Amino acid sequence: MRKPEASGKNNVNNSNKFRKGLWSPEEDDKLMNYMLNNGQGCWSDVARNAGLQRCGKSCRLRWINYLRPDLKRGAFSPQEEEMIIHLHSLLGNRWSQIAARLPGRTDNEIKNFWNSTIKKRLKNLQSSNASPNTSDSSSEPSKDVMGGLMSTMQEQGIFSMNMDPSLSSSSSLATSMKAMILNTMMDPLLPMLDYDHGLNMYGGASGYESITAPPCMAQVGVLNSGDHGFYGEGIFEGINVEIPPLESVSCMEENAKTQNIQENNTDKYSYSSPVNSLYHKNCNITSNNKTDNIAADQMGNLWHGSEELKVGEWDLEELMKDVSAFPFLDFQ
DNA sequence: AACCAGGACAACCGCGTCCCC
DNA sequence: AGGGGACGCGGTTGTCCTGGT
Repeated sequence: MRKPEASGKNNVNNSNKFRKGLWSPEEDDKLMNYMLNNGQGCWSDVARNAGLQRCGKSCRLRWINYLRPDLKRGAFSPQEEEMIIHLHSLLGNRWSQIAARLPGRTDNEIKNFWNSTIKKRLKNLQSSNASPNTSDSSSEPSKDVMGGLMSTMQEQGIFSMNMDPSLSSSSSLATSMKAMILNTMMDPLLPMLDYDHGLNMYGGASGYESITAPPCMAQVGVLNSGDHGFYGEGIFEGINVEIPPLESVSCMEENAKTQNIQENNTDKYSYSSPVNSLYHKNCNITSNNKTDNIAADQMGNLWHGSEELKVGEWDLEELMKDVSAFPFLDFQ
């Protein structure tokens, strides 16, 4: 823990009377006592009523990131690391969404962890895999490059993949999902993947935000908070996979409790079974158009053999609970 | 022992969204 | 409808710590 006094910037900004910089133990006590006694209200009122010379924003940040009683302090466990990597592969830099699924952890904490530890790890990976061929700035990575990266990631324990051997080379879905995972994990380290430049906001009423992957890859989109319906949407070979909002997680948990999801989770090398355990009844797959029949059929087989490609919502929470069931990931 | 570089983490900043008037 | 304040989020910066030289 840093000593606030030593920062040299523990001063009051005269221009707006608000104190900035590190928090002193006394300030922490004031805020903690106030919050415990009065609960959360308007943050500017909290700052004023607690007798703090801080702006409300600063108080909010201090409470959320440091003082909250339910915070889990200390290093991330390997399980948490794996979860973060996995969630990031699904959600991208939506730290608050990731934090919401990691009890006791804050978005700031996860963001810092990602930017320091995990990015560094991936960077090392990249350099260890660097070859003249990989420097090509083409938007489509070669299969060799991807295969090499995947292998190295597996070797180094970033994650491992369990795939049905019969699908490992031929399934376009498998390729898309591998690409999606790689794409999000390597961002922004692999210019060839051009993940950042693919970001694109649709704005407007829908608030739809899309992360556009290179042509060969999947697309993942996430709705902004406050929107209704589904949380996000991934397009696997022309098939939309919609992710429900976190708010519906509890509801989905209830659904999961009433179902025997274990029955679908018996064979790691089975392509359909683990997926079923993840998405089971709540999956929501929407075919982009009628011409997607081949891919749709593929997905139909994956998702409980659904004939109509709209079979509920993506059970992200179940996915979090049992990441090992993910067809390509084995966080063990 | 002193210095330096890199890592870790706390905090700030700017912007978008929401909500109330 | 739209203006303004509050809030929340993601990116960035600042500061201290630690290990290497």
